Amino acid sequence: MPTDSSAEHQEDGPAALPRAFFDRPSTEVAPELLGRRLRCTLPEGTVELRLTEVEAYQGPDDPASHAFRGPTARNAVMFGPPGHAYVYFTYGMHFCLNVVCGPALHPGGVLLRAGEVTGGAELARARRATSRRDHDLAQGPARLAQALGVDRTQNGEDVVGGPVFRLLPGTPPPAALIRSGPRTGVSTAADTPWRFWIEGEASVSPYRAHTPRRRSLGKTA
DNA sequence: GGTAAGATCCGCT
DNA sequence: GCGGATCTTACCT
Repeated sequence: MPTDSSAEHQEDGPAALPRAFFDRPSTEVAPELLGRRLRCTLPEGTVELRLTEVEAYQGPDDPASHAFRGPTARNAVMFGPPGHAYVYFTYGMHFCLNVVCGPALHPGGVLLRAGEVTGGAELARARRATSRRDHDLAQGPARLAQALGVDRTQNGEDVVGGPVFRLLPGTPPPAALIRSGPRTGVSTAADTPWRFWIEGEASVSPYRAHTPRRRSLGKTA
């Protein structure tokens, strides 16, 4: 759950991004998150990564956004204050991590799709036992969440500078290296170029167009 | 109360 | 490159 205002002023560790950074439309925030570093501290240890790929979801105007149909128990965090984590469970086995953006009346979020692990690699490798190479550790939204150790428990946590997360300014990449294109795995509004990534980064996930899943024939035969 | 689809990943061919 | 795994959510009757 969101921490109270006493956490606004963090004395320990490097300075976090200002909260106002997230109080803007997700389409503006998303490309500016590239190159920033996200630190996640849990009882097992700390993992830090540099964001290389993100996607914007624009609240009520965006059919692909979980906020499109209004508030529900699942997406309630998206309608709360910006700068908090929206974690959802999908495909029966994966968690994905978003940062809530946008003015309260226009909720949105940025899905953190991929990153380069820059700290706590040992712990990240232990959590991601199936990774064969280090650039696989957080290559894809569910892998990123797994490398950080994120699950439903972190839903609603402060990402700006709470006890678990801290989003550090880092070093943004040159504008010439920032690319945008269609979002991955999204069935609606696939024509809007709201996926952003850093060109040439090994940790950027390969683009996959949305493929509708057929129901298993074995179960009904 | 039932069902269809999903902001995915992994292993096998 | 393709299909299976696995379960939650939201919409429909």
